Amino acid sequence: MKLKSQEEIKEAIEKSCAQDHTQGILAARDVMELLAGKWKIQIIATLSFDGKKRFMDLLRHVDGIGSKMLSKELQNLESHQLITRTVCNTKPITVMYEITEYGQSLNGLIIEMINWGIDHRKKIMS
Amino acid sequence: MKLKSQEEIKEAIEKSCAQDHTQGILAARDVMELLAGKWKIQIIATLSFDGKKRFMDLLRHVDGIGSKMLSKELQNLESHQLITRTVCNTKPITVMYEITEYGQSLNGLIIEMINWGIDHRKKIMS
DNA sequence: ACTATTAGTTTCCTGAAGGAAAGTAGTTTC
DNA sequence: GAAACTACTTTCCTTCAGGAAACTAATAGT
Repeated sequence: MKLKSQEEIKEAIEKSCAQDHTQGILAARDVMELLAGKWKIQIIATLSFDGKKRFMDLLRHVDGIGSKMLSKELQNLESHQLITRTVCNTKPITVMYEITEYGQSLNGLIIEMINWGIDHRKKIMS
Repeated sequence: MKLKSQEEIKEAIEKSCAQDHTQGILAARDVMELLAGKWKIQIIATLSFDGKKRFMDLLRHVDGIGSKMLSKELQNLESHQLITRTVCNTKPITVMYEITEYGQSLNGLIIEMINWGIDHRKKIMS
């Protein structure tokens, strides 16, 4: 195989990136779909940065959420393997929700989101 | 003011981060609200990575969108200063949509989203 | 017995998101 | 004068997200 010059490599990369836009946009769309709605990011961020929590803890912590939405969203997040649900053998029974390792892999994204959001707030205020 | 040890600084940071969770989550929530829906990310990513486009270009490029949604979303993005709308003096008139510098500041976030999304697709496939 | 707490589920409701198709309006080409 | 292209807007419709409140079921304390 012939060695390529820097220029050729650069071109190839640009070309593949150009072709890849569609795939990239599809991927971004998937993510938005996965995290869509008012609550998922808030729940994930809470579990990720505040640590594991019980149902009632989340109900109090996630500002404004009701039990129906919370339970529905938790099921959804669990089905995507972003969190785990563990029934604890206490009386009355409690249920622990914890972020998975896979869920933690969203941290970079969430932090970008938070940083941009904070700057955005500053911009709007001024 | 007394100099602080590394340990003290570390503690202080952790503490301030703990307090800041609420603000951070609010910021993340703002971002999700700003980018909510099926189309905004796709439009922004297209304009950001593919360059400026006319209405009809976007209609063809953003897979599946209709003219009503496109025009609505473009207005929304313009109102948040993420894109600009420029009427060109051609016949028939054409309208150019272009990402703003501020809109470009979302690139980091979008790239994180794309990368995570691509990995996610791989995970789901396997 | 009565109340409280846990973790939900169920029902009923409203408003917003989004799609399909047709319409508007100006200009240009055949 | 008809058709086509530009950039939309309008209407009508369906579906879904999400909220409020009541309800279930098990257990524990008083």
